[in-house]
Amino acid sequence: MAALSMRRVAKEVGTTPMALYHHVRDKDDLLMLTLSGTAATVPRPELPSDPRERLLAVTLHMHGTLARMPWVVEVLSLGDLTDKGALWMVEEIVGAGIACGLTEAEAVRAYRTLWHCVYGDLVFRRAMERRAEDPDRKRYFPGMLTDADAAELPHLVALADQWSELTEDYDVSGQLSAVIDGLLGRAGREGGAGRERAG
Amino acid sequence: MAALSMRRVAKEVGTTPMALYHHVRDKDDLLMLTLSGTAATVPRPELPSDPRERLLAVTLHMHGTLARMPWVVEVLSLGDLTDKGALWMVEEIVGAGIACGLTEAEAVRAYRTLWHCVYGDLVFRRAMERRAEDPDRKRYFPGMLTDADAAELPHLVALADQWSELTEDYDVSGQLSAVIDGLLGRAGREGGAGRERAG
DNA sequence: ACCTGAACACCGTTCAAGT
DNA sequence: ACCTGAACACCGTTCAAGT
Repeated sequence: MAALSMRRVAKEVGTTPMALYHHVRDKDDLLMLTLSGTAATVPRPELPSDPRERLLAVTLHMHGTLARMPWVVEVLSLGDLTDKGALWMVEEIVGAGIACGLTEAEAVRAYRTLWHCVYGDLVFRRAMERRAEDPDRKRYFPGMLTDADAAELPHLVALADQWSELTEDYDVSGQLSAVIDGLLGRAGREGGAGRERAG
Repeated sequence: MAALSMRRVAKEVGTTPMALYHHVRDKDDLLMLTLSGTAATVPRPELPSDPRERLLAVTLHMHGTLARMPWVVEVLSLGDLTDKGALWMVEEIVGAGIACGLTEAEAVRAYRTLWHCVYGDLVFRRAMERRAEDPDRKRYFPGMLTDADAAELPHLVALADQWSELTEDYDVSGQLSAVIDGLLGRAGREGGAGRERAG
């Protein structure tokens, strides 16, 4: 949130903003410190033992947890993992990737890609909510499209009316499942599960 | 950028900050307007005709273009497409998805997922660059791990030394290619191309 | 309709000074 | 080592007043 300013935090804690600078470098540093311990408040779920299902379950758990604490998402955009209590999810994702036949390097890359999917959904879901709260807000897309654009942008014009419904119908679980299929590639299919995806 | 403040833009244009409020609702509105025309400055590339290759090519073009204009990425986080000149990329992605056998709804979802992958990479690549520019910045992960954590977080402890290299080695093209495989699912494999991914 | 100046209620950060 | 007050250089936005 924007509620996390140096001055506001200082007031909350009962000191001056300047006193904080003896404990943190700058605002970003303070923000990252505020994450300490937040993961501990969320109970660790039971996970399926099949590695592919486990991979999906942990990723969905991460998504669901962060969806309920949007300010954490903003702090995570600084690009560091500062809460040790959250690392078990990264461990599980990398571990499950390896158990599915990925190399270590591939598993780390897969973790990043899955994180990007989770993070992106959270950011734009939140943006949608914010815009929904303010109904007077100008909407640009797809309202800016007219029939004259049909030659250049046929699909977008055809889908213009349904666009917002389709966007709200975004299915995190299904999409992550598909992404995992892609990331596991041949490794996932020859591993025994032999899973195939429809749509 | 943070350079786009009401007051700074007003000074640049040669008026007062308040005059801007007769043309935009608020700062977000101004930011979205600044995007108008930016896409026109980028030449539209030639694209492969095979729909799956086309899907990857457009997505990579989008990524490459935005990587060179980071402030645009920040504005896009507001969640609207305000520059008509950029819509051809969305059109191409949705169109290629459909050409690969996805339904319209699936193609829109696939577009969102690919956008999340692109956006996430841009956000965290940028965060990494910022941290690299400031070498005194505290690093939390994976430096916070010790041998005592090996029981709980075996993979992370084992990978701690290589983590930053592995993170920098993130291969956008390869990962997007894998994600596309997953998103196309059976549709992509029975479509004739019959493509299989290794790792 | 369009612009203005002054004001309100904030920011992050620095710096010299205190204990 | 730790905290303070005052100050610097900013923010977005509102509002009554001007043309």
